[in-house]
Amino acid sequence: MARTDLPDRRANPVRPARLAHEDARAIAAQPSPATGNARSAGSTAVGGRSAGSRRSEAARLAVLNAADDLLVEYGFEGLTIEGIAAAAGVAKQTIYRWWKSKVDILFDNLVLDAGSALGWPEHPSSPADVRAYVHRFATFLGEEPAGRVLQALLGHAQLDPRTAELLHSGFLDELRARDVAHVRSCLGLADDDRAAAVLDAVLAPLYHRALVLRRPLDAAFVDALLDQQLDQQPAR
Amino acid sequence: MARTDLPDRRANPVRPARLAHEDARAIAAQPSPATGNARSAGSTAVGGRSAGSRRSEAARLAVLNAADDLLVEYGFEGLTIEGIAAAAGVAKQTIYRWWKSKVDILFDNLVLDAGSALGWPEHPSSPADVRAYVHRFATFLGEEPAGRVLQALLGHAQLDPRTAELLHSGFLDELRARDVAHVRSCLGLADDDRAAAVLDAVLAPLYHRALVLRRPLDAAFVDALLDQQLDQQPAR
Amino acid sequence: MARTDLPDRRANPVRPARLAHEDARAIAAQPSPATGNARSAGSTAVGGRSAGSRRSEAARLAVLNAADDLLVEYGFEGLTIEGIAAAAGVAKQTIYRWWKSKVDILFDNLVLDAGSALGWPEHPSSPADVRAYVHRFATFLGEEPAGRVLQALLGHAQLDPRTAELLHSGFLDELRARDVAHVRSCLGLADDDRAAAVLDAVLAPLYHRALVLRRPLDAAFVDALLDQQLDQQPAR
Amino acid sequence: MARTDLPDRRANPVRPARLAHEDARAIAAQPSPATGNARSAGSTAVGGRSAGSRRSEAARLAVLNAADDLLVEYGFEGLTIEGIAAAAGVAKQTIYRWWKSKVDILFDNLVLDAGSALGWPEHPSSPADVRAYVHRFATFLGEEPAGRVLQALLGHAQLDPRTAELLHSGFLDELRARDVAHVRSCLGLADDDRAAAVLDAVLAPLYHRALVLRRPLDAAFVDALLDQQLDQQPAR
DNA sequence: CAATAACCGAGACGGTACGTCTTGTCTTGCG
DNA sequence: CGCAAGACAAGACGTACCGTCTCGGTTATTG
Repeated sequence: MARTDLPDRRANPVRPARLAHEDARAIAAQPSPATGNARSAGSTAVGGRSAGSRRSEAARLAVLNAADDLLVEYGFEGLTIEGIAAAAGVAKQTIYRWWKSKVDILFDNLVLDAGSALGWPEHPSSPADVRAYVHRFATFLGEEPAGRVLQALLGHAQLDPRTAELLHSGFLDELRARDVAHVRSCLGLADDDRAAAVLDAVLAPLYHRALVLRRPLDAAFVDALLDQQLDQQPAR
Repeated sequence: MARTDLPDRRANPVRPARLAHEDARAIAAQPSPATGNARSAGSTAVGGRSAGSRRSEAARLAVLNAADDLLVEYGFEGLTIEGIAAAAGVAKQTIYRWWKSKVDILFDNLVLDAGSALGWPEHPSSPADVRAYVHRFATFLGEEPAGRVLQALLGHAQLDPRTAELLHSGFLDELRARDVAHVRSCLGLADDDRAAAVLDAVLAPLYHRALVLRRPLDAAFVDALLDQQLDQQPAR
Repeated sequence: MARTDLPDRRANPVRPARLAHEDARAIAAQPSPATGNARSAGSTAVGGRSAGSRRSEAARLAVLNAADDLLVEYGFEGLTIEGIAAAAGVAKQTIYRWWKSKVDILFDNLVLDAGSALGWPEHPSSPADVRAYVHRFATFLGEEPAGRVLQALLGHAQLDPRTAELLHSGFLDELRARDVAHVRSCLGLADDDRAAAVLDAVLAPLYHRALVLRRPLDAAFVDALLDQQLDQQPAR
Repeated sequence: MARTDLPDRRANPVRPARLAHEDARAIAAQPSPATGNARSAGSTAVGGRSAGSRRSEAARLAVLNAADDLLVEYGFEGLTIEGIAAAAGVAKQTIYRWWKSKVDILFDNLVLDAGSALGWPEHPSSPADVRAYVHRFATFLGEEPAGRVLQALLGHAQLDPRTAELLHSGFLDELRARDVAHVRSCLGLADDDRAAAVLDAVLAPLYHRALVLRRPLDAAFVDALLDQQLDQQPAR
């Protein structure tokens, strides 16, 4: 069950490519304007960078990991740029060179992790694939560390319009579009609106339970939810 | 349509009392340990305050209003204690004397405003009362300034456990308990669990749409939601 | 041999007064616009400060002393505001509240120390008083720690016009005016121009030797200089 | 009136030679250890440098000029290596390769300019030559841009021992030795000590007036000074 | 009808983190 | 190899708020 579709929107464009066609499409589709990091995807392109001093991959990873660790340990408010720099063994300026804020760093982490945690099968086709995906989503949102990042960013998006914009146009919208398409094909629905309605009917209780009720998203709850919402779908 | 049940948990205990038994019960039930504001609830109690000057009502209101205004103008992150103090014409220490943090101030504002905005009729009895309440809730959450406060606090609760604790045990839990009871009686449901399920089925999409999708909670959406969720209830 | 005339231009106006008439005159004459510290000399004056929170004398002294120590230990370039704050056990903002720059701090130190080191007798009257003063000046400039401060500020005044302005209009001009007057009366000269010429003839070689030649200002050199410049004066 | 004696201690050894014997002697005498720039003294040697690219003369001049311009425009404190590099269109590393600090760059500028501005006639012989030189010196110190560089370096030498060392052993000592010799021969003095005394008697007031009093070194002042100090010399 | 005790404004204080700037070192690729 | 370009670790800059702490001045009982 490999991830599909959700592009990997890493900051550093000059890394060993994988599945070139995917990356190319994804980066071409949205050149990460939010972070502004992805500069000139093709390194061999004629109009590329002129010379010298590429971005340090080691520093980039150290920052992302340190931010993740510190978020878990001290929470969002206790997460500081200086703290990340110190924990990553990196100069503060190196962080500011590539990210605008701690939100930006967490966003990069989210994209990185969500890509692998929220994948669909290559060619999803049955309602069972939808059920599996929703279970994966519930686990991600409710239990995994990377889900905590999404939760924190969703929270912060309520407080800061720039975070909201970044999170939606850079992640949520795309995730939703992909999920809608898969749901539609798996359930054999007539149009995207119907698929979106089904998706919302399933995800809304999950988000509600996680963000508002603060109760665990256990498998039983998810199954009951799916039974209720999916089984009645064919009837429609 | 007057508000009922949701207690007014203002900071200042020395205001013209209303419906003493309600206040007493509410405050006794949870003496607002989070804010620690409600001091010496019974002003008529024998061994009450001894001497000296009382809390300045003018200062209290100036702070609450200033916080509201600044939240709207500069957002949660741009809201500072010093800014509130300056805007309210109040000394910083006066704020710290009565509130622990800006979250605390916003919480007081929320309680104040939600009390009047999210009321139920004195004796709700019909499904129409539920529909009306849900419409009121959607308007509150999606459009009113005070709803922005709830949204901000919900967001911040994702980032800070203390805020989450305050918001839930001081506001959301109680709100929910009250709403569940009313829904149960209005719809003639057998037990609270069923009522809670109906309430969640209605509120989850609202929260989801407001917090995650960031789309307007227009009346048509709410009506469609109510049609779908309420009409099938009697069938159960 | 007590100091006279050179006003004590300390930052803090609210200290135990000494020789009130002197302080009053001095502060009235030039309210230290350079540092902007001296605010409302008389604490009992009607238009004085309103209430609460006076400047901390302990912090002020700690900063001045720390700056002095660190200048000696690390030199002017190695002297940082952060270093001073750390060494003084004081918050950085406390320094910025009262001083504009490290130059400002050193200037306060200079005024403080020069006041006591470069005094004249109460009523100087003989050429011997001039000789003694010049010896004192040479010792101050060439050997004493406070003289190092003057030397550093003179050096920095070559690099920064604001330092030059502060040093001259806040210290050197006044020092010179006082010295000219004393020289004139001690040597019985006809006018200030002549006295200034004598003073310059004596001080120029001292400054030259200290700042340009970087050779010690030993007593023998000073005596030879005085013999040469003072003995021929009556002949004029 | 060509310059004599004061060696040209430029950074770049590969420039069109002039008066080869002089340069050779000067550079041999003190291989500029302070800057460490003078590499491979003999520029005319056939087998000098073997291979690889040579130092870029264009870059060297661009740096020196940019430093001069920026010093005039922004002052010493506003002069930064990065600023010089940007203004000169040169990489930062190119500067660090050849100079240790901005002081070093200014020093090279000083040597370059002072060489032409502070020259003596080929064979100075009369007191008039001394008078002319002192006038030239006063103009240089007080008015010319290059004099501002000397003034800045003298100022910085008060703050930084390394600058003091560089300025004295690399420039001032030599200048003084040359001037003493010329004064001695022009005035027919018996020994160098006497010549040095005369020179100091003339230069000290100039430095004092420029560095301490910050007053203009106008021709009238210099003439009066020379009248006073030189006319009495023959009497000795 | 003072005494007195808490509130209030004002704001200094020790701190922490911010985001910017410059330093001096380094690495990369062009010429 | 010099050079332009520029990333990097380091660390000081000056600012903004934090939460705590005096100050005097005011005010309202209460002894």
